[in-house]
Amino acid sequence: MENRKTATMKDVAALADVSIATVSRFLNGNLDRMSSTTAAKIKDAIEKLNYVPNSAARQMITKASKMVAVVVANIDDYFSTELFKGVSSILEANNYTGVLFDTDSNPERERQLIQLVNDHTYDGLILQPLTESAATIEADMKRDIPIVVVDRELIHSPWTQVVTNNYEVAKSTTSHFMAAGYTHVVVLTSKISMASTREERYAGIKAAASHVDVLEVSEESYNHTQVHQKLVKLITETTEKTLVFALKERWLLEFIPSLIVQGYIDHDQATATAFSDTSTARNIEPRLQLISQDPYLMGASAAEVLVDQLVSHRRPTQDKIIIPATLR
Amino acid sequence: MENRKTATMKDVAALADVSIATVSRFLNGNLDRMSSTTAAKIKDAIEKLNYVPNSAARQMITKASKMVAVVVANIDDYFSTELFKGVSSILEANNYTGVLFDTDSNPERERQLIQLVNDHTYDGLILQPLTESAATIEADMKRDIPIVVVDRELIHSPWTQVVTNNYEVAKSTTSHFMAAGYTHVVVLTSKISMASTREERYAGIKAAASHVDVLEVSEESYNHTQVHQKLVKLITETTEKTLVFALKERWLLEFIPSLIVQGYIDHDQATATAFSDTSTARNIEPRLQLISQDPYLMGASAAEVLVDQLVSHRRPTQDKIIIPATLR
DNA sequence: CTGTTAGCGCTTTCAG
DNA sequence: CTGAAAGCGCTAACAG
Repeated sequence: MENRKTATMKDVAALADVSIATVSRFLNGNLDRMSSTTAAKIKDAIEKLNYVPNSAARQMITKASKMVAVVVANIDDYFSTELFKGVSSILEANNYTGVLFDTDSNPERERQLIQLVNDHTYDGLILQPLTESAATIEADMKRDIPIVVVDRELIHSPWTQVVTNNYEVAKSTTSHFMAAGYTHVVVLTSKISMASTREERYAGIKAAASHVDVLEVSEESYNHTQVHQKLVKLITETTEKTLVFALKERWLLEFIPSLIVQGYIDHDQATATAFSDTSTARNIEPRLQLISQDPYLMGASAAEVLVDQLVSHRRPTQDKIIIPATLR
Repeated sequence: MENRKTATMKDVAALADVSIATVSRFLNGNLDRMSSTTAAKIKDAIEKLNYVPNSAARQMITKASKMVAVVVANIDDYFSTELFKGVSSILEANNYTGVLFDTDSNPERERQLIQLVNDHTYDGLILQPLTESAATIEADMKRDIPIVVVDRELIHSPWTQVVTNNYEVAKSTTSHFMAAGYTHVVVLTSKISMASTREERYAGIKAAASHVDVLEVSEESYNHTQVHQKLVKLITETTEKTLVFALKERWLLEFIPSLIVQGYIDHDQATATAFSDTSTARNIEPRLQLISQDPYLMGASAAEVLVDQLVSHRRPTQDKIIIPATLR
C-alpha cells in the first residue's frame, strides 16, 4: 500500500495465475469469454494489488482517450461555464469526458492551448475562439480531430459553428425599444473589434436605430466614475429618450444599478437593456427587459455535433447551427 | 496533408536520414549533442511531415504528463474560477498545465472525477472537495500522486490544505456589527451541513452574536418571494437592529437588492453583509461592507505547494495554510 | 475459454 | 556526435 511500485497487468496476471490477455479481456468487459472462476480470481488480484490500468499505454494502442477538450475565452464568464456544463451533459451521456481550458481572453494563450490539445490525445475539441481566422487554428492543430466552434464566428470555417443570432436579436430588440420611443441608443461595450459577437450585435443595433452613440470600455483598465459620468452626459444632453444597450452582462451590472438609484434610468426618459446570461440583473431590477442567450443549449448542441463526428468518423454535416437568443 | 496517417518519429528519422534516437534527442532539446547540420535536417523533416509527438507514448516512459487536474465544486462560482486562475498562473510558470473539472456540487460526480484523474496520467491534483472524509478520497485515488486540498477542510487530511479563516472572520465581522448595535443576526445560507466552510462561518457568527436566526435556502429549488417575505418578517418583527449575513455571495445578490430598494435594508434599522468574492455587490450598493476572500491567492498557494512536491518528490511540509479573508 | 506474440511510439542506456 | 536495441504497459489478432 505504501510506496510499492504501481502494479501492472503482468503482476495481476501472475497473482491470478492467468495470462495478461485474460486480464485485458476482463478489464475490457469481455466477461462472456471467460469462466466466472477466472473472473473472480482476476478481480481479487486487482483489488489486492490496488491495480489501476495505465491509460497512456491504452491510448497508445486504441488511439483514443475518450476525452474532449473544451477551450473557452474566459471561465469567469457565466456564459463559458454554462456552455461547459451543456457540453459535459452530452459528452457524459456518450461516455466521453470534457476537460476545460481557459484562454483568459489572451490570443497568445489560445495558441499555446491549441498546441497543447494538439499534442495530447484528446479525441475532439470544442472551441470558443479568440482568433477570427480558421487558418491560424488549422496551422496549430496538425492532428486531425473533430472540432466544433461555439459562440464566435470564424472566417472560412471548415468546422461546424454553433452561434447565437446576435445580429437579428440586437436588431429586433432595438426596433422594439424604438417603437416605445427610445430613438437614441448608447452602446456600452468592450472594444467592439475584438470579437465577432460584438461586431454583429453592434451591426444589428445600427441597422435599426437612427441615433447611436458608442461607449467603449476597456476590459482590464477603466475608470468607473469616468464611464459613469459619460453615460449620464449621453443620457441627459439630448431630448430624445435614451436606451443604454450593454453588449455584455458585466457592463450592465457595473453601471446600470447606480444609474437606476440616481434616477437616470427611470424607464421613461431612459431605460436599459443588455445581453445577459444570468438572472442577477433581473433580481436587481425586475423591470429590465434583457436578452437571454442559452449557453447551456449551445454547449449541448456543439457536443452533439462533435459526438456524432466522433462515432461516425465522418465530416460535419451542418456548417452553422443557430441557437436564438430572446428578449424577455 | 489530407488523410495521411500521422507521422511518427520513425518517419522523421527516415526522411532526415538519422536514427530515431537522434530525433528523440532533438525533440528533447539536447541540441548540444548533435551537429547543427543534423538538427537542421531533423527540423526540416518534422515540418515537412507535420509531425507531432505522441504524448501517450512519451508519458508511458517518463510517467509524467506535466498536467495537473483541478477539481472544483462549481465552475459557476467566481470563487472556483478565480481559484483556477491562481493555480494556472503558478503551474504555468513551472511548466505545468492545469486542467479544470467540475463536480457540479454532486458527490457522485466527485467520485467519478477522482477516479478519472486516478486513471489518467495527471501528475497532481488540486481538489476543492465535497466529501469531508479523506478516507473516501484515498480509497479512489489509488495512484500515489501529490494532492492539495483547497477551500474546504477534510477530516484527518493526509494532504496540505489551503483554506480561509472562515471562523475567525465570521466572528470578527459579527462583533464589528454588534458593536454598531446590530444585535440580531439573520444568517442567509444554503444547507449549512453540506460544507465545512459554511459550518465554520456559522460557528463564528454564533460565537459572537447573541440573537441568531437561520434562513436556509435550497440551492436548486427555492421560492424567491417566499424567502423574501421571511426575510422581511425576520427584520421587522423585532425591535433589535438586524444584520442579514449571507454566507455566500449568491444569496446576497438574489435578495438584498430588492430589500434595499424597498427600504428594509436602510443601514440603520437593518443592514447586510456577506462573504463576497466579486465586486458586483459593491457596485450595486457601495455602502455595503463585505468579506472578501482571495481565491486567486488560495489557488496560487495551493499550486506552489503542489509544484514543490512535484519537483522535490517529498511529502508535504505544511499541513494547513490559511489565506485570511477581510472585511472591507 | 485461455495463452502467445507482435507491435503501438517513444526514451534511454550502451556502444561505437 | 550518432545508432542499435531493450523495453514502458497494454491490446488484438491468432492459435489452440
